[in-house]
Amino acid sequence: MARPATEELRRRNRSALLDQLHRRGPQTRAELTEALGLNRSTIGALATDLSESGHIQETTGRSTGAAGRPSTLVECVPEAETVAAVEVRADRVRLALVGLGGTLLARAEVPLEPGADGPEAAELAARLLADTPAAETVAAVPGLVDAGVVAQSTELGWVDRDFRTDLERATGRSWRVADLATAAAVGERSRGDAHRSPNLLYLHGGRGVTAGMIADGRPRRGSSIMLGHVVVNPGGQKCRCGLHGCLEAEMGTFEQSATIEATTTAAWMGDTAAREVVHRSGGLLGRALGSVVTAATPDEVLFGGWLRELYLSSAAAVRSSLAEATLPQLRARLRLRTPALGSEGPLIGAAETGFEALIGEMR
Amino acid sequence: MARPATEELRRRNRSALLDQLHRRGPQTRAELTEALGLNRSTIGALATDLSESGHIQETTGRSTGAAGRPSTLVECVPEAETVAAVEVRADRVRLALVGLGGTLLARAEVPLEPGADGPEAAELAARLLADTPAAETVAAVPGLVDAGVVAQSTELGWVDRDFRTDLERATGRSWRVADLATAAAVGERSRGDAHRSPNLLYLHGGRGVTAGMIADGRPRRGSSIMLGHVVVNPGGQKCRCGLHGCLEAEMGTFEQSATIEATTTAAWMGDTAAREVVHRSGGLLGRALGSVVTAATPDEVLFGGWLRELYLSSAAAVRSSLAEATLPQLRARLRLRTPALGSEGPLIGAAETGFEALIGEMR
DNA sequence: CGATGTTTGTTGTTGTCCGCAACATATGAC
DNA sequence: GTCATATGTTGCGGACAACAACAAACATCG
Repeated sequence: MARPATEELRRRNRSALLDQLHRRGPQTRAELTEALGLNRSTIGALATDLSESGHIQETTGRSTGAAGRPSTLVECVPEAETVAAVEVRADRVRLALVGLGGTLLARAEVPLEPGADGPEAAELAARLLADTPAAETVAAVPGLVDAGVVAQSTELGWVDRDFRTDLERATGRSWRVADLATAAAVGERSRGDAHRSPNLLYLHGGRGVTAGMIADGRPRRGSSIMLGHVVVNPGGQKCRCGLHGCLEAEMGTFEQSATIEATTTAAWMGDTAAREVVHRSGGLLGRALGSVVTAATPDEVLFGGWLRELYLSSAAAVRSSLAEATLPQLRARLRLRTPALGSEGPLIGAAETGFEALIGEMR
Repeated sequence: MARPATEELRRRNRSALLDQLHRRGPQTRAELTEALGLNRSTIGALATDLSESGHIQETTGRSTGAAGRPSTLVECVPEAETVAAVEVRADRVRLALVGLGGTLLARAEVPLEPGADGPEAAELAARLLADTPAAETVAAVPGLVDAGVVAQSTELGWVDRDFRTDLERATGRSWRVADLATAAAVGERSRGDAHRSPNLLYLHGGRGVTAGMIADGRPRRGSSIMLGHVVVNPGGQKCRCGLHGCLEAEMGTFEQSATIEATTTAAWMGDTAAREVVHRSGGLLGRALGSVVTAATPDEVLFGGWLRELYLSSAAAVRSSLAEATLPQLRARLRLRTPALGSEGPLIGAAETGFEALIGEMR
């Protein structure tokens, strides 16, 4: 340890203060004192530090109506630190530039031609990024991601693609690569309404079906859950992944329907065939989910992407087939819901992942 | 924070030092200085502290053959802190008293009558514990455990049993209740030869089949994996849990065979019927494992309990059915092995869980 | 066998940090 | 306008880890 350990302590506290502000939003010094368990004077010193470094801004004297001297309000300066999040999907690449405190500073989107490979996608990301001054850059990719390598992505058709290297070559800067579903789970937990669940499973329906898990309050690093390739019908339909009876293969009829919305809408309107397709797909989803719930024991399951539409149209089928595949004790505490952030979840979560690293590196 | 933060720092370092010694065994002061990244003088001060409190012992002057003054060897004093680990199984209750550094100080075992309930098992644990001076007491129970409550245990036949309360009533002291398979995973990682796997899945075959997971280097708190109740054959055999086609139900023929050893031995000897049973069971196990591997993405899988025998007799069947149920990218990095600690894993791991808490509380 | 070099433990000093208490400041209540 | 209350500010003290200088213990070499 090159630095004296006592300075390390200061850095930790400074980072904890910034983290608190970033995650919980503007707070008074009194609230910060309570939250961090430090002394008033210590909070004061830390605030002075962060104010001088431009990370926070203090607005004095907002009267609350209670007795006593009003406490100073402290808030993040969004521009002080920014993270660029990039979402790579089958048909588009999106970018969000997010400032400290979670403020959205800019967005951009370009179409991606189907079947694009890693370098092509990275090139688009580089174009979107241009010269935005982001301290961290994070990419969210649907599929099995491990240490920057996209081991398998049904949606993008990539196998063992070292996408981090592609990005770093295209942009000349350092990247983090996260699984889209895990990123979305992080987003829902940090900026959505899933604060309370320490064990959160986010299901993502895109061109493939994946899932991301937050276990014991922290995202599973390394790799995501290939929900689409859970075998729901041993010896069934041959899947493009090579296995037989995968969820994706068995749901094929649903996925191939003109559009998901059209099918679910038709089902709502009473179209018997559509209703049948939706019901069957919901049942298959429930079965696959059953295996994952048994293995990962979440408290809460969010249906993202087009799984949201499917779930809303076939909740009963999902629940009943889930009931046939998981123990009642596991189901008892399970909440099935739809995400609060909609299609913004992955970008928001990816940015949050960047901020976590950024603030963590300060200490 | 009642304590001054600077004393907190000292406590952290003291705890880190003790943790290092507990986990890595006796080390010289020079090695500790390197490992903890602190100054020689700081290590000296910490060692003095811990020596005076009786936690460590220093043996001076062991010559290593290298130049320079030989470094003082530091080692834990086993009796300084002890943890009692209790393993509750269908037919017995076992206890191990483990000292700091992992030294086994005492063992005991009593038979448990089949069908015993929580209070009865707790009473036996209390008798075994007697007046052993353990700072922490941890129970390992096969099944789905959450916050001291055994939500479901096929082996013990318990459902939503508040076993922690049973134990605390019987012994008048505080208990931790861990899932047996998770405890075993912890044991294999800390005292076995699975140091390198940050994502470890331990499969336990007892009267039921469960699994425990270490994800990103830390045990999944809360609950374990009910591997025996993964549905491997939708609409198949009715299981005692109420579901249909669970692994346990489908493997029934194997489990009910006079003894597992007899069947696997017969299979080795060439008994065609036995070979058939073993092969089929291995295939079912592989299929269930496939779902869990997809959802939990381990690097390493250990076959514990009688699954060890099954795996050793049917590795090909397990691997081939696993290959039909998981993506090649997931299988590529997967190592299938048998545990190094044998049937001691759960007790050792439970004790280790206690020590983790004990050392963690010091800071 | 003694001189030298090397590694490690020990001791006194220094810089930093946090908590505490006293004081200053800003508000509401009467 | 005065008092009570809550909060920011300042100076002081206690604690800690790093640092440097010194002492101790060993190997090597002539």
